Amino acid sequence: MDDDAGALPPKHQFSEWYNDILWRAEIMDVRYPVKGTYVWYPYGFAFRKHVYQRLRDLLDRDHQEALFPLLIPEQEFMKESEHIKGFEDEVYWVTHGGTTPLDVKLALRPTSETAIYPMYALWVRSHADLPIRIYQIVNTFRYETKHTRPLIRLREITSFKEAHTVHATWDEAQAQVEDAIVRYREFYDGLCIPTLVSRRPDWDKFPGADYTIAVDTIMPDGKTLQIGTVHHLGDHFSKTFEIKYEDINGEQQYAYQTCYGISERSIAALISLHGDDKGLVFMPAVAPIQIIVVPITIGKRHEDVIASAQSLEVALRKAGFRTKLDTRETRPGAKYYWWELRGVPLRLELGPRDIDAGTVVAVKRTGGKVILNRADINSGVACVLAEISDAMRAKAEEHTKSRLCTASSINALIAVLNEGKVAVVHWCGERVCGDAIEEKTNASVLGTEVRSPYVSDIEGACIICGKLGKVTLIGWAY
RNA sequence: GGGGUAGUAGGGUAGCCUGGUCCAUCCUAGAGCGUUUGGGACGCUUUGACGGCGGUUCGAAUCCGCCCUACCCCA
Repeated sequence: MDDDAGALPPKHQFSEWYNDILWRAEIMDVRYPVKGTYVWYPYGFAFRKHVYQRLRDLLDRDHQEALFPLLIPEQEFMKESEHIKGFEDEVYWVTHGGTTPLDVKLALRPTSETAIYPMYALWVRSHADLPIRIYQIVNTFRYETKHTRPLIRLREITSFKEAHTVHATWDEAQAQVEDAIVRYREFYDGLCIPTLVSRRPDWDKFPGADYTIAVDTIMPDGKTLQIGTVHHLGDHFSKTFEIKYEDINGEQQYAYQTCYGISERSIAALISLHGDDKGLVFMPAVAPIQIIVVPITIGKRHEDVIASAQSLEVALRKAGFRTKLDTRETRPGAKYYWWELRGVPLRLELGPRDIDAGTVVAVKRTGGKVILNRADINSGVACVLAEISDAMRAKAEEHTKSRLCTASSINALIAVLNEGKVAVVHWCGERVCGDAIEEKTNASVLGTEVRSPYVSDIEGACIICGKLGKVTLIGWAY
């Protein structure tokens, strides 16, 4: 047999690995014939469901989920000038109803500020109405001209969680920004995705925002992926959309707003950071299938083993584990490879020998095999799943640490980037110096005010002009 | 944004230049039957395609045009 035939490319060929695994493991079918749009397979969609449920749980503490329309009338969309500049080249327009040209063109939302804020203008009346914290999980459309890539650069973002809040004061809005950052870090910590949080340079902030805080993670190839953003909108949009409230003194005041979002790039990060040469590795917390039970059926004891495996599966399900029993008529080895590719974190093997001994063989997707007692299988399984999560966290953190490196000169910076790493430098904050860095390296100034356990925040000489500068992250970004 | 290359069955390819003899081929792709089964089993039988639209032609996977999609290089 040809060893290479049908094999998954090794993970160090990250781009090939990524494209291949998406369809092999039935996450996305990339063959849909519209550029930049892809199909979620049921298995991938189940994974998405568990990830987004965690996001919902995190927000539902003090946010409310709502749903605004996909279509935005041209005049609303065109109200905020900076916002328009940021998006006008990537908006899809609906121009016809059937064969009739529309009097008012309708934009497919590239993001929903201009859909939501006219309604907020109606909803906000008094200080008692504030704060408002609403989120929705929707698809958005952007006419991307760069290379599209499944889950990463899309023309239809299918899973955009966007939150939009309204507050009485700038400071309260800022506090909301801080809260959102904490929430997002909690979300990614729970998924074992290490994050680099930083303040984007002014030229890279959200169009119409006072400032933007971004969450990045480092992909296996050393490029950074933006997996979340939090924007302080100040009163720009409230002035544009007339979002005013009456304060306790009876005065009309403009409100202050924030918005923050996470998309299916979170899924891309999970797949990319945790996967290996064998395929996907799902976090137990979000795995569509946490435990796959493979019966080892031999000859005469076939029925025995199947019956025993079925009762094992039922017991695990009752205990709350997402469990599946693989009774297909193929060899056990084929099933092992099948479920390893699909990222199932824990495999339980049950054969005649185990039935006689009252045991189950547990094999971790992260490596290692342990024998569990059938009698207290629930606690045994819970323990092994926790070990798997720990191993995944350690691996992801090790990867991130190894991909960060300080640089104190422009040549050192270029060398660090060429090693496939993200550089930690000092930058004075001036646009000229920022532009110089980006020009000389072809990389991006990711941000300042870095929050990461791996990056210390000591000031130093700007890598370009030598003046006192802040710690700044430089990397090649997706 | 500019340039280039390509699209043949579930996946990978040959055929195209020089239009017909085409029932092409490989696979951990599908279906069926049998023998198997503690790390990717094997045998036999079988299904299935020329990206889309239009043109040229007696005849198009092959030539021409447009569109769609994908990949690569440059900015």
